[in-house]
Amino acid sequence: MTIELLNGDTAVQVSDFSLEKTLECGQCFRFCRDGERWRGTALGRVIELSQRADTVVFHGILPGEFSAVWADYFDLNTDYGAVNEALCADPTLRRACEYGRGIRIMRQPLWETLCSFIISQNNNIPRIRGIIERFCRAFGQPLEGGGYDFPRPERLAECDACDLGELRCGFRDRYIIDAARKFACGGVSAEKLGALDLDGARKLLMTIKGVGPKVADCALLFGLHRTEAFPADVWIKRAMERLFPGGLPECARPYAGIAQQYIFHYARTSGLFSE
DNA sequence: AGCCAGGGTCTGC
DNA sequence: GCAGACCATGGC
Repeated sequence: MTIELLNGDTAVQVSDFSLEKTLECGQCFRFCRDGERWRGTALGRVIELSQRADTVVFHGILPGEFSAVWADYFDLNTDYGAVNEALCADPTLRRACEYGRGIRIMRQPLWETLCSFIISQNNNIPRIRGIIERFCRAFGQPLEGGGYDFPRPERLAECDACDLGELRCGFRDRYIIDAARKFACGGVSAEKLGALDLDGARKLLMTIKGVGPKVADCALLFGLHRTEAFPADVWIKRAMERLFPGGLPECARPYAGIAQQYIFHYARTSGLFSE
């Protein structure tokens, strides 16, 4: 990865990275395309990015900030070439892997990830994005550049489920409040979860109302980068039946979560179930 | 109108 | 442990 300062922007040359696939594969909900650029809110900041071939430009971001913050956020310090090579040992996995090449598992904050995937339950991606947008606008800090930060759990811990009415998030309102209270008091935290094995961390997350196995696994994979976690939603279940009736191939075990994301993207967008 | 969406809870066996 | 009703909302 080579990093270059280009009149106030940072231009990065990196292989195995697709901005579009990474931002559109269903792991994050706060980035939108705006012409050539992607604009989104992350880590308390509004950022704009664009990509041409292997060059990704972080607009208005200096190399120091890129290296300190955004390289890690987009998981650009991980060697996906090596991961992909391991996954390609299985022929079916190879297809999904080649199709999804460029997807990276972003390192998003745990609270934002958990909360987003609580909202995701029995819901579709466009509506999830809408609810999260209203959620941030209603309870988040305004930011330079016109966006709103993701609300802090402490802010929501003082609220009641009925305060979330304008979000139109349905039955999920009380789940968000319960999660906020458990995070605000430290009952659940990245530190506690980090000290536990996968099953223990899963169980602790599932003490939150509205958090079952799938949402817990999303929090572990996308919010704590536990790549052994394998979130199984309706798409993954369908895809597994069709593609891997005998279960996930052994070669995928250490990177089950990364394989999961390739399979999810493949199942949803390749026409596997629509043609 | 009915079905589906990155599910989970609660009840009853 | 497991099936089935139920849960809000909105797009198709």
